Amino acid sequence: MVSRDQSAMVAFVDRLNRRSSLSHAECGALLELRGRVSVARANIDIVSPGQRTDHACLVLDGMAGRFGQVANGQRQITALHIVGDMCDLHSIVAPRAGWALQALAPTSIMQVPHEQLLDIAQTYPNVARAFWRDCSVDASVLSQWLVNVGRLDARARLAHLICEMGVRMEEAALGVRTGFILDMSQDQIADALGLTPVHVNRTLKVLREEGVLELSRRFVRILDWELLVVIAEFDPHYLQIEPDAMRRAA
Amino acid sequence: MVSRDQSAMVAFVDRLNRRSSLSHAECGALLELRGRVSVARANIDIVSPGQRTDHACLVLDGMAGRFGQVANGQRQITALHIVGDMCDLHSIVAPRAGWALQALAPTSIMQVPHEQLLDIAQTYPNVARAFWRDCSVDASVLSQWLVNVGRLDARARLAHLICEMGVRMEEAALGVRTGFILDMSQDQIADALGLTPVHVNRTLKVLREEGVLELSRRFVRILDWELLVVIAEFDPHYLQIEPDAMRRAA
DNA sequence: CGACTCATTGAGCGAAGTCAACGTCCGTGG
DNA sequence: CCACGGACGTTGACTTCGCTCAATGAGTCG
Repeated sequence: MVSRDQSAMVAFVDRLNRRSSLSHAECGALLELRGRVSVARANIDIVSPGQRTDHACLVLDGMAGRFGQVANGQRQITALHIVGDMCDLHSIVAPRAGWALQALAPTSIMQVPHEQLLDIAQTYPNVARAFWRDCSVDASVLSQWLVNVGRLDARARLAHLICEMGVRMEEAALGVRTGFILDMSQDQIADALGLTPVHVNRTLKVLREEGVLELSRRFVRILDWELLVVIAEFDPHYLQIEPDAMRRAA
Repeated sequence: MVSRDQSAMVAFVDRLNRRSSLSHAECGALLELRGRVSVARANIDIVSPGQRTDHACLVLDGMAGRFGQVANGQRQITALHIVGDMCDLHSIVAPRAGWALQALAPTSIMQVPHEQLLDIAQTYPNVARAFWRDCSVDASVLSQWLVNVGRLDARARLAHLICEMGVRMEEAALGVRTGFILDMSQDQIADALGLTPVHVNRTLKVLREEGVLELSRRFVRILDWELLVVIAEFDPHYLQIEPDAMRRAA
């Protein structure tokens, strides 16, 4: 357990360090962060809308999503978080949650107190900058999703999501971009893409028949990455990953 | 000219101050910010995609939007900025622009050097926090747009945009929520909503025939605010405006 | 006046949604 | 160990919202 917690925290610090460069002392301080660990079953709120939080949520295991909801009950996922993501970093500056944070699969979360994060941010302004930068990456992803949902058809949108998650999984050392566990149901994928589950299913079938990818038992295997990138119009720039990783995605 | 520049800067500081509370000294320092003023005609890039900037853009006059683009040439607006908005605040931590920032109408911009902003942020950590918070509000708006584009139909989406801009215009003292200038063409509105211009036109007609609003010569007159809010499923919470303004929107 | 941009309207089409049935996997408890 | 139930995935038939293509109108500026 301890090692699992630790490895997620390492992934988080790596993630920050890949986009901002942190000193040894700064990394060390971040790695000292600790919080209460809680477990959520799939489709259970980790943070409820309107709730005021005093902690940020580090994903230790599983997967989480941010959900918007409309009057007729339909939902839209606005962010997906994998192991090593600090979902709620922005809650430091905006502690009242606007949306639900929910587990997509059985998920463990470490609740890192704002207090600890603020301490580090005050001691190391460079870390504060790294936090802000991390939030701006999330916003960049959000922009890309808006473009996709607004202007791409179902096939391209689905392909784009798979590309993004592949690159992110690889970045977080949770798999390779051509083979990784995407621990979401087709219903949840539909909520991320602004589609219906039925249409996601049909669209997956199309991609399968094109020989681009396979998705079964929540494992994605990409058979033709190059083609998938073309279908998705995927340009990993928006993920703001280090140059190395970006070159490999082209 | 000087007074116009000054009033936009005042609007920006007010905006920050409404969400974070700044001291007199902090406000004073912000009001000292100065930069080169440039003017852009409609549909001309203020910042081009991929460009590395050393300044943030304060809208002095007119209106600007952030544009994403897909392979077939379609565009998606991911953010709208009105007078007093610092469009590019996040460029302080992520100076490479991912998307185009374009004028929607004839627009004046003050290019505020990052250097000045960083100076203030270093001197006053509280201001750094306010900047970060302002970025998180932008992200919150982005989330709401994603939910709208993903899950609302054209009528609700259009109604929502009008509600949002009404409240923002009123907040920035550029009009009242039931009557304001929305300096965008129907083509641009379509790009903001993920629709086609033709469908925006038809949808406007529906709202006009329902007696909810009028939009002509870029002036919006809302005849039935309450109804518009219902149609849009508009809840201004996500704009994170001060309690006063929020109460009035309900 | 003419050229241009922007707004309006019609007719037909197509991508995605809706409704509904059925299949598959898996955990649970008799 | 098997029968049941529930969640998830698959497929078909039909509908609909928004798109495409195209023509025309209205306002504006040189």
